[in-house]
Amino acid sequence: MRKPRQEMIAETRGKLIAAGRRAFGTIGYAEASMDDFTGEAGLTRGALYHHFGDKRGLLQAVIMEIDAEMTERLNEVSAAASTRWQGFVDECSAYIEMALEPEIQRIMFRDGPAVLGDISQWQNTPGCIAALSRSLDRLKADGEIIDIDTETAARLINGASSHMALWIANAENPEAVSKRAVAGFKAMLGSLRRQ
Amino acid sequence: MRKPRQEMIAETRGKLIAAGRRAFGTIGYAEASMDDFTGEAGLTRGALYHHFGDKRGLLQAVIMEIDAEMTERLNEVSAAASTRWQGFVDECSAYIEMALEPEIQRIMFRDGPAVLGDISQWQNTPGCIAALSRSLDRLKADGEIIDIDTETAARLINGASSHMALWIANAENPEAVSKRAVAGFKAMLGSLRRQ
DNA sequence: AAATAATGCATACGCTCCGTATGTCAATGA
DNA sequence: TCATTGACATACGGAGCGTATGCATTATTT
Repeated sequence: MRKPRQEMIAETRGKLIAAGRRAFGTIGYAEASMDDFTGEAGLTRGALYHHFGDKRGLLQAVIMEIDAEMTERLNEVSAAASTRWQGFVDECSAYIEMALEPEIQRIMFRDGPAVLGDISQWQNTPGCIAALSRSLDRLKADGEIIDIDTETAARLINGASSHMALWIANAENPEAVSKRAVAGFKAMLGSLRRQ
Repeated sequence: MRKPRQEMIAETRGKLIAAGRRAFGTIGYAEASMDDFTGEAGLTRGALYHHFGDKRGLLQAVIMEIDAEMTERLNEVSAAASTRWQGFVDECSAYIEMALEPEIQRIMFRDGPAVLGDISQWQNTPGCIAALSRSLDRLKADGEIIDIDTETAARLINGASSHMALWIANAENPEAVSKRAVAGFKAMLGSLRRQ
């Protein structure tokens, strides 16, 4: 056993993040009792305060983990497409689809911003927005899209898609609303394209 | 004194809504102690529970009040414009500007959705979205905009503008970011216009 | 290698806040 | 005028959070 110490620590951190993520993603941040979900992980609030300072610190760690996963997924999607433009459209669709997943919706689009403020700000541009920005930059360099500020466009898309996702997810008839939402969203994307 | 009773009741409700609105709009919903802000209004939590059921009920009442004010302001703006299209653009600009006001941003765009879920859903379409929808309907009837689902468009605009507002408000340099944001936003609006 | 320091985490305590149950007083209506 | 309802306050119990403290194990010093 050379260094089981660091492993144990990392394991504890991982357990806390996993437990918090599960609780935040299901019952929500405000309803999640620290005693409860640390207990489920076989730990106590002591460990949480030691590693993350407070409940918000844990939420931040959870968000960073999810953001990294989303970025990875977006990169995969855009890399798999045959053309740049198609890759971008696919990326945006994937973004909406991710925003439909209850855990992502709750943590990244509801509780996160409410508790920590604008998530896209307290970090130096989070991965999932940066990924959209990069795709737009490439399209712009290729002359495929109109002359627009790419970060602004990325944030417009971010805002629009997350709201579309909320609308769909909370609709009485998600299927029908989804058709309308995606159609409108693609129309908006199309307007970015040159010609 | 014909009916001082109803007046007293209405006054109490008004005081509670005003006190809650002030507290929610400044320190935020979660940090607002019911004992504190009811006390500041010369009342107790007893009155709050009696009139609104619980803290969330009061938030809902506050939101409905603010929504009504926003609707009124939007209607005024669009009515004051010389053309339909200009009225619509002005309306959207006004929407962003309102979203920059700390109280509106905090209550309508942060705490509200986090606590009550998608605000644009639990009511049968709130006034401020309905107002945008109506403007779009008129423009569509006039043949001024492309063939698009107006409610979807209104929600896209709603999402985009609220995110732009968040971006601006939390930026280190709001002035500069505001220029970029508004320019990009108007470009997006322009793409709705026929031709 | 022994002693000391530091770290990871648990336990304990007090405080604030919330929800409900209960009480009280004024206004209404017969 | 008396009973009743409704508006609001008070009282109580419980949950959750933050901090202070304790303990054990590992790291560091000599």
